[in-house]
Amino acid sequence: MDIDKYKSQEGVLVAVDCIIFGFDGQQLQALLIKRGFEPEKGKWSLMGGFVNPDESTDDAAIRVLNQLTGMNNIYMEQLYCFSNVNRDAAGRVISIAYFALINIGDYSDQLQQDHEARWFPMDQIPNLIFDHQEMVAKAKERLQQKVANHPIGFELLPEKFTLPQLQNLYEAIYEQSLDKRNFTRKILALGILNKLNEKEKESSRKGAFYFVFDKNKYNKLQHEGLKFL
Amino acid sequence: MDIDKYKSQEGVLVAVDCIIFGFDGQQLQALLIKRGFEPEKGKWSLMGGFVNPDESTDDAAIRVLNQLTGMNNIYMEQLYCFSNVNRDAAGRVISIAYFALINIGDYSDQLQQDHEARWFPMDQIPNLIFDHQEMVAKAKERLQQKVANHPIGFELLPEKFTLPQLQNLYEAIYEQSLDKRNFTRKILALGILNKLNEKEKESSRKGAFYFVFDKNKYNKLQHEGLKFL
DNA sequence: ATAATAATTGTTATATATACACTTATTAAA
DNA sequence: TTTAATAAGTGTATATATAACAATTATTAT
Repeated sequence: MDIDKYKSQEGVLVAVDCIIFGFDGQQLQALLIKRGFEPEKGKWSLMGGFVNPDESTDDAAIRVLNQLTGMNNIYMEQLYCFSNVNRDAAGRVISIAYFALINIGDYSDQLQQDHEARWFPMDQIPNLIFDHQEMVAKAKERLQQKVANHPIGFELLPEKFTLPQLQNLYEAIYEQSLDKRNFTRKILALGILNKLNEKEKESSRKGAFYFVFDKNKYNKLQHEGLKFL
Repeated sequence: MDIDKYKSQEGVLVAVDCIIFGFDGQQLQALLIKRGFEPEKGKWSLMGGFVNPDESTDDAAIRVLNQLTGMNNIYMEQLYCFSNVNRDAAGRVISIAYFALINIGDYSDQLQQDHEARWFPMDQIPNLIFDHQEMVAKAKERLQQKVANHPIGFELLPEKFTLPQLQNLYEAIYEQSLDKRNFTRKILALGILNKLNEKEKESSRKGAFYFVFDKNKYNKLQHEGLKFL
């Protein structure tokens, strides 16, 4: 058979799609674009693109994310390969979905306009093309799982954040309210936050102290058993 | 742009590879084959194959698994997409890896000979082609995670199994020994096993009672919080 | 000075996880 | 038939983690 086995193959295209999560302080959001080409032109869609022959799917996802956000060094993780034969109306395309976490405050309005992009709260996602709805659903599940054991929630917040903000984030991700006292105790007991001598004063009279995530402290711990919630 | 966007794409082949796990009563094992074609002909490898234009990657993985084992209705789960540009020496191929759990006792020696296949204990995996070593490592990790919350370990055992056998399985997967009393109590407390009035007498004088997994009982529970270990 | 608002803090009860060793059933050998 | 050997089966006490619950404090606007 030799490498004829390779030559006789063809006909499947490979794409990537990105679920981009943000957090506005209250709700978990996803960044969607109006698709700019046929088929399904003008419909809401995840940002995506084909994988070039000279790049890995990771590279492709980073490129695609950068096209939409202008950002680099974003937290991103491969989610799943979607490959139903008829998932893309225009041809045989499999898509490797990725999800990314960005600080919504860093995202520029200009880019948003250039790409006809918009943030949607997770409970108000519009109809999406192809199987993108399924991708979003799976991304949310994965985020819920992952955030329970890994310190990735901070990627969705500004560098300085308050404990109430952090709690709001977890409540948004898990879609349930949490007890303030238990939450605070548990998070601080992890020993991975540094308290700043500075308060956020916008959302209350008393003000809430800022904290920052200390990656060094985290790395020194045994990563296996870290339970965030 | 239209669907020229599609037509201009090409050059990436799509394959699947299967990590097939078995359990011999003592050790977790993986089924490997001697690769029958170039490149890397004659080296140890995972079972794999190209994805046809008319099938999903799931379908391709099921087909590939069936080729090697003759079995159907096997537990299988998509693992990860491996896509480094130079991962396959003969061309630009991305591979969607799957892992499967089979009852080693159901696997026929005949098929094993036909395909030059062999079971290897997980701590004695030989050098594998391409990035298959990485795939095996990732599959093991995923199995460890998954088995902690989902009743998939039973896929690796005969329909009837004893508690010591089940404990051996978990010890093999986690690579650590467990306390007999705590293990038994915890597993039985889940309420998903039925005790048979029959003993396995090969491995001890006293004999150990057989149990079977009761899928109905499991389905009636709240699946979220089920902690096996 | 007072009212209003959200941040901050502690205790108790319950559930879960861990550590630990003797008794029992059975068969092969004496 | 007794005895020895082997692995199965079983209970309790302690430590840790989780869950439930409300009063006090800091600050600013009135």
